[in-house]
Amino acid sequence: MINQMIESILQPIFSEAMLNAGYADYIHLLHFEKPKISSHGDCATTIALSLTKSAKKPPRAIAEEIIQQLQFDTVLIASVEIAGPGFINIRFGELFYTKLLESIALAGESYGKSSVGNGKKVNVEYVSANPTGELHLGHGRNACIGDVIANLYHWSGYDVTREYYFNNAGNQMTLLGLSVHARYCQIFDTTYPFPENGYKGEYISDIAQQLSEAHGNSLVEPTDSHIAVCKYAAEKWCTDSIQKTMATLNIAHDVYFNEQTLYEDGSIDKTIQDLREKQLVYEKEGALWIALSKIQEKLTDRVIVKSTGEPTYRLPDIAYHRNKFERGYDTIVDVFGVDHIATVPDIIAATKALGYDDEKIHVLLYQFVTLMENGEQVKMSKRSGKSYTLNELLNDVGGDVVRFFFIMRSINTHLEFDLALAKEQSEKNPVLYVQYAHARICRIMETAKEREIPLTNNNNYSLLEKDEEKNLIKTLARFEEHIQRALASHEPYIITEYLRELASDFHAFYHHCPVLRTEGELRDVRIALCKFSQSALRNGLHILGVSAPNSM
RNA sequence: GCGCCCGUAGCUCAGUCGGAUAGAGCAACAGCCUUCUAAGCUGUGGGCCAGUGGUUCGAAUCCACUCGGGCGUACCA
Repeated sequence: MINQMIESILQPIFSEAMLNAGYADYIHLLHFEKPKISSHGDCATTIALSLTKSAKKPPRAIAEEIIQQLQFDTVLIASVEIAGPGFINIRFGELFYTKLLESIALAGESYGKSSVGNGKKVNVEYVSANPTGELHLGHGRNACIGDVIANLYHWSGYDVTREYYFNNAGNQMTLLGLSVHARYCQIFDTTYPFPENGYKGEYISDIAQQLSEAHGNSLVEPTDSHIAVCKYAAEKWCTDSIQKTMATLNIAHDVYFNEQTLYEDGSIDKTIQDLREKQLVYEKEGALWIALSKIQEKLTDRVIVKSTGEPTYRLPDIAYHRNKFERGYDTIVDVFGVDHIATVPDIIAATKALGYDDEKIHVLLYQFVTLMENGEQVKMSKRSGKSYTLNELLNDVGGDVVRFFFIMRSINTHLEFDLALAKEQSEKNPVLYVQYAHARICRIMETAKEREIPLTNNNNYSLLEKDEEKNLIKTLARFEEHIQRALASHEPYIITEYLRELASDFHAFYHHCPVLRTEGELRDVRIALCKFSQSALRNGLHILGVSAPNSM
């Protein structure tokens, strides 16, 4: 909102001045930014600083020349000053604020929504855990990042598919079945051996216990069919657990894509065949290799079909991405943990070699979550079994806190999860600060309704002249800009930071500017400002998947 | 060894396409409830931006090297 205003108001005025001052060739360098320190102004440009080299003049002199040519209406732009080494600081006039508020009013309850995506198809793949255990905290970060990214696309007018890729076949599942069977047998014979590298989590024993209750000791013979029963029970248990956790987080995928489909519909074979035609595969030591070094020098060749005849994970991954392309997505987003970093360039190179536009793929690699408890790092590993699960976390601190916490940081920094803090001081969590601002507004709106104060669209916005009001308006006007920035950089934390700032500006306004304790036009226009803030807070929280309570 | 990410206040983190006095939250300290919710507001203290050198009017930001932490470097996913 504010950007459009700056573009449509400031840009022409300054371009004109630059033209008249003899800097016509450099108009494309002109841009405006928000000064770090608010007392410097509402808006600033560094154009004079960036012209020093080409103009061979001191920056302040250039700024002077440009300012002398400026022609503007003081209702729109209150002041323009040179500061520091040559910054040009601009202060908005009352009409500028009025125009901002009018456009926010026009957007109404859907403030923040845009159609920049123009209905383009986007596929966001996230979570994608195989049913071999419960979701842990790493999956939690994945789930929350992915869901917010999908929401950001949705709010920007894209047609979004939320997808979950999983595999319930293969080595890991076999091992899962064997692990359950071993625990089952140990119920009857404590000396029964447990498979090396087997899944050691407590849930394995729970599943085994359930099996013993249903089947007695009839499954102790380690036959294929008995192990299959164990495997099936384990898969069912894990799938249910994952679904339950996702439901608690309020995440619903549109598509569950099973890796098996790629084998069944011939995609795997076709991928090998097509790579072969392009002479990108060769046999060596009984295995089938993909010649990645031929596609890109930096890459090293990898095995895609083992000498045992089984494919490695790379092959279905390539076929899967191909499948997404074939489904016609304009943008493909994958949310992976950093441990996948080695495979990403391989898959991108392979899909490119197969003739797809690799620019459409965006792989979001998030850094690991480290869980801290009493100042010590708790190691999380599914197979060792010592893990604090996402479900336990949800029970302990609730969905809103979990969602906010997992996206509070840039995806490429480690997320330190202080369990003690999350459990004991969840009231101090920033999510409550933001929610509280929303709840406060709701109370004002309710009271206004009870007192039968009519909401008008004809507000005299020029009455909003206190600093707290102006700050709130400026922050409010940057909502859309932050959504776009979060989307373009695929960084959900930008929204959490923005909402904190917005809530902070609202709390300050609330404290310094009485709303219902004022009379007449000023009261009405402040109610309007509350309403706009309510929409932005509610919509922002909605994008984060966090609830916006009416009272707290 | 090589590749990627990170190192900023006591703690957790922003800022990294070079720009003004390096910011926020938490923690600490001092104030503010006869008022639309004090889950709030206002103020104070706190920094050799890991280190060294370079590039220039100007570097937390760019380049080189060094030191610390994480991840990867599979015929595991």
